[in-house]
This record gives sequence, C-alpha cells and structure tokens, in this order.
Amino acid sequence: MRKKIKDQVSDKDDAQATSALEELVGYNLKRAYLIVLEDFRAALGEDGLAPRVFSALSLIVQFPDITQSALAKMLGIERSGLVAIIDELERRKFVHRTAVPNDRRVQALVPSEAGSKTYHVALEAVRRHETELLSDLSCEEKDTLLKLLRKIRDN
Amino acid sequence: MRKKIKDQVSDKDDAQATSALEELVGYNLKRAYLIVLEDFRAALGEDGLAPRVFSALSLIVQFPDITQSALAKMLGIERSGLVAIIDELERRKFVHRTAVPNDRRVQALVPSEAGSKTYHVALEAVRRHETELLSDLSCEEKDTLLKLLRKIRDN
DNA sequence: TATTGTTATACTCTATAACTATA
DNA sequence: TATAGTTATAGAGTATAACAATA
Repeated sequence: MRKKIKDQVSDKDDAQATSALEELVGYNLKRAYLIVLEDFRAALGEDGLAPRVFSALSLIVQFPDITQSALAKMLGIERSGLVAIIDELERRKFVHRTAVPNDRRVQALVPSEAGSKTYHVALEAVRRHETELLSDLSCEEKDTLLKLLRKIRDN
Repeated sequence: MRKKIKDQVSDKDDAQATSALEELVGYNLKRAYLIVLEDFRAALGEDGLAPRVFSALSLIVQFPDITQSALAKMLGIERSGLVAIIDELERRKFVHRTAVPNDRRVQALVPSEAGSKTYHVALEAVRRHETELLSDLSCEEKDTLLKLLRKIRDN
C-alpha cells in the first residue's frame, strides 16, 4: 500500500500525464509563473528591482510623464496599489512625481537619469535570465507562447 | 503634451506592440495567470474551493493516502504552507488525516465521499470556466500552450 | 541524525473603502 | 459629481526557522 503510493508520487511523468490538474491551463500557468518569478528575483538579486517595480519603471521610461492612474491601468492593478511602488522608485531616486500645469490633481511620473540607466541594465539582466531559464524552448516556441499568453489577456 | 500621453496610454495595441514588457515571458505569464485566477474564483463562487485548495483536493482524490510531504512536493509548495490547506479541507469534511501503521510521524490524507463528490463537481465547473474564458483559443492552441507551460516546469 | 507535521512569523502582492484636493 | 492620489486595512499565498514526535 505505502509502496504503491510512493511509486505514484515519485513517478513524476506518470503523475503529470494522468492528473486532471495537468490538463488545466490555470494550474500550469501558475506553476510556470512561479518558476519564472523565482528565477527573476534570483537574477536581479537581493536589492534588485522587484518584478512589479521593474514593470512600473519600464512603462515610466517608455512613457515619461504618464500619470499614476494611467500606469495602474496599463499594469492591470489598482491605483492604490501603485502608490507603494512609486514610493519605492522615488525613494531610490529612479523616478520623481512632478506637478502638471493644467490639472493639479495629477502628478506626472518622470524617470531620472539613474532610473533610465538602472532600467536598461535591469532589462538586460531580465532578458539574460529568461534566455537561460527558457533555453529548452526554441525562439519559435517562445514566440508562440507569448502570442498565446497575450491572446488570453486580449480576451 | 498631455494629449500625447493620453494617446499613448489609450492606444493599447500600440503600447503592447512596442513595450519591452510585452516581449517578456514572465510579465505575460503573470498577466495571463491573474486573468485566469480571477475567473476561476468567480466561477467557483464565494464559498467555492480556492484554487490551491482545489489543487490539493484534486491530488488527494487522485492519490488517496498520500502524505502531506509528498503532496507539498507535488504541488511545489512548502510542507508548512500545506497545513492550512489541509486544515480547511478537514474542517469542511472533504478530507481526513489518518494514522499510518508503520510510521507514526506520517498522516495519510484520505478523501471523504463528500470530498470526492465536491471535487468532481468543482472540476466540471473549472473545465467550463476555462472553456468559456479561453474560447478564443482553438483546442490545438490550448494543447500547445499546455505543452509549453509544462516544458517550463520540466526545466 | 533525519524526517513529518506543525507553529510562529514575516513578506509580497493585491483589493476595498474611505479620505483630500482638486476639477 | 467625478477624478487623482493617498491612506488604512485586510486577505491571499508563500517562505523561513524552529519545535516535538518519531524514525
């Protein structure tokens, strides 16, 4: 009885092949995401940009003067959740909030020189991490994967 | 100036096409995962099984008498994190911890009749949710996606 | 010594609701 | 009335470290 269980558990391929979970997109998305996430953090190091901070900085560099509301929308998160992210970017002098003439409610987000530089260095590190982590996938497979993942988001 | 920003932000396709983020597997995995996660929760309802509880129950039904350590390993989480999940399954009478003769450290996890039934009903709900949510993807595309996601996990 | 289950604790990420200052 | 940013707060989900019981 115990022997049988052990076999089932240790025989990973068999488990993967037969488990209902393995046929679910959600479960497989989560497992894959957590693997990439962990490797991302390891690649950027202890004091490196956290994934969500990296994403925010990326869009601020690409769209300087973007507002927090617009950025939150692009990132798919709530405005309130973005505050801590921008706080960190400002604390580290990578971004600063600047007043906007015609609407005093708004604060435009502007990347600093250091912010831009840090971002581009981090981006290269992230690309290396993905290239290495996903070396089992061909370029074509990676393209296909990206296309399918975006299709889920585009609904 | 403000106009220009607004255009950039509202033009989603352009943003997606040109953003460095959009070329990253990690970012796209996360976005897709969160969409599926949210829909999963909506599909199973307020008092439905949480994703991680569903996953645990699925493997317990498939591998009755599995130990917590073995289950944690299959799920890719820590033993300590599994305790609350099993607590909930036991509280809801879907699973019970049972003593194992030859090793008194171990407690085998056994699904109840109600647990099995609840699982199979939930599985059908999950399958419907995925079918509906991912209706833009062909069966072939879904298979490809699953294959690629598993490939990331298999390292 | 090593392993199983457990507890305590903390961290990350996110959401909701309510506030303020502006529009 | 509505919007932008903010705060307070709570809830998932996870990890690490230490412990007791057992091997």
